[in-house]
Amino acid sequence: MRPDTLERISPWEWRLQPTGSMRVPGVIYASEPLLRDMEEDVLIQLAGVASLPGVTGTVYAMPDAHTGFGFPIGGVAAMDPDRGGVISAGGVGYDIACGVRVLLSGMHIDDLLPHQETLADALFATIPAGVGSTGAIRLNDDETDAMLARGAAWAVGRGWGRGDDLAHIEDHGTAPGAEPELVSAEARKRQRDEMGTLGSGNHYLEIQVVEDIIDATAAEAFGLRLGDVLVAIHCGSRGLGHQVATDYSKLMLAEAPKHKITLPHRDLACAPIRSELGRRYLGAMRAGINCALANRQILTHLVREAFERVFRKSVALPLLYDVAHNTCREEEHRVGPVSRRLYVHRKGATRALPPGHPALPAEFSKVGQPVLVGGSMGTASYILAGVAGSEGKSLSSACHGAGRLMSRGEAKRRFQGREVVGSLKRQGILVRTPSFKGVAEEAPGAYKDVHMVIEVTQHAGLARPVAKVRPVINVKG
DNA sequence: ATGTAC
Repeated sequence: MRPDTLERISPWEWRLQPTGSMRVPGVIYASEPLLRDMEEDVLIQLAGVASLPGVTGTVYAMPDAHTGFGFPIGGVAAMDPDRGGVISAGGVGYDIACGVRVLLSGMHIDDLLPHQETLADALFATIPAGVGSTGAIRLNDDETDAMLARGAAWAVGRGWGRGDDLAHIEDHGTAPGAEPELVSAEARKRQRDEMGTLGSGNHYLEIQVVEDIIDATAAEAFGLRLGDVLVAIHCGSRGLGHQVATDYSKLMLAEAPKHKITLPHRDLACAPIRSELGRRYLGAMRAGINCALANRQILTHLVREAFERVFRKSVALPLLYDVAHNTCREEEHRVGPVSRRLYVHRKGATRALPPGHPALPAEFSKVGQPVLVGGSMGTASYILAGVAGSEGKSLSSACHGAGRLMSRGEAKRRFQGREVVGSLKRQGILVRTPSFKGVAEEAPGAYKDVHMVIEVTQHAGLARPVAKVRPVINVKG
């Protein structure tokens, strides 16, 4: 988009004044080059979000923003339930509670490299990946209810993981307020044999090495040392989350006239938070969050099993942290002079709590929340930390990845999956995938420069970089 | 993102 359509607040911040049906202003965090590469549709989608009933304060686009379904991916917006505020299924995203978790191996890269091929094969054999991938677990209806009610805590109770994992997951691994009975039979059916699977698209399982420590104090609190091997898991709520989004987006579209909501776009279908449909979606969405948390927990267990087989010893692989970047949470935020309970939509945006926040585990209290940012396959990923002052800037949110630079279709025209895999291998990155088409769509060249995204995130005061990591193995869905 | 369209 052209920078001259926006008000430049700083080299990192651009303001969209309310016009037309917009109720509040928008802010895009970007450098001028990132802004020029951002599609014009991000602005249109952000203006649409700013037009929704009950929207409060300012709506935000993170530096990795690109167009999505309804909301931009990289969009943050808070809705006030006491002022007609709405919840939008498209605003949460079709992959409910899609997110990233990082495990610490305690291993040095030099001890892993002799086993790189073996570990890549073991992970690919252990972790079901790809469209429609199914796992070894079968859930009957009662088990599905338990999973949807308790999330990662259910998985740990079933033996997939350890109790200490839960302390490093948002809400201790269980989204409160889940109502499994509001998840349709169709959604349940789609999930029956998809627990513990990676899925496709931008989902991946990566073995990474810490190649730069930027903030030594925070790195120590996070347990990160130069040369350390990490495991990153990026996935979500699979078929169940998708079906919940489909079911409720349809209902929200049909009911919008009843609630006298004028939708800027049908993809922004929404319902008042204080309506029957709004409450029902919240209950189903929270069940979807639990599905994603349980899924990442089972995958964690499978990763531990693969490590054990390859290294012939138990590798603890403790969980650093687990963040969802497609979600809506009830949170307390200051709006002007008062504090209000708001429903914060973060779609392709990561919560980034500042130091001292009561929701943080004690060991992160001094340095802030780990913010896990997944780059593209061939480039770096980052671990950041939340910073003081981010609440007034982005409702304590930060970027979630590098952000797409081009559509999947364009990426398929521009890149060949096999060539991408070959080129990555020459760079020391082993890719294992069921789909070369998927690799082409996810080619590093299809993404923005993650370093530029992190630079903006830092200078805009959304989060600060702690460590930079690069991949050595990527299991691509 | 997704049993890659009802």
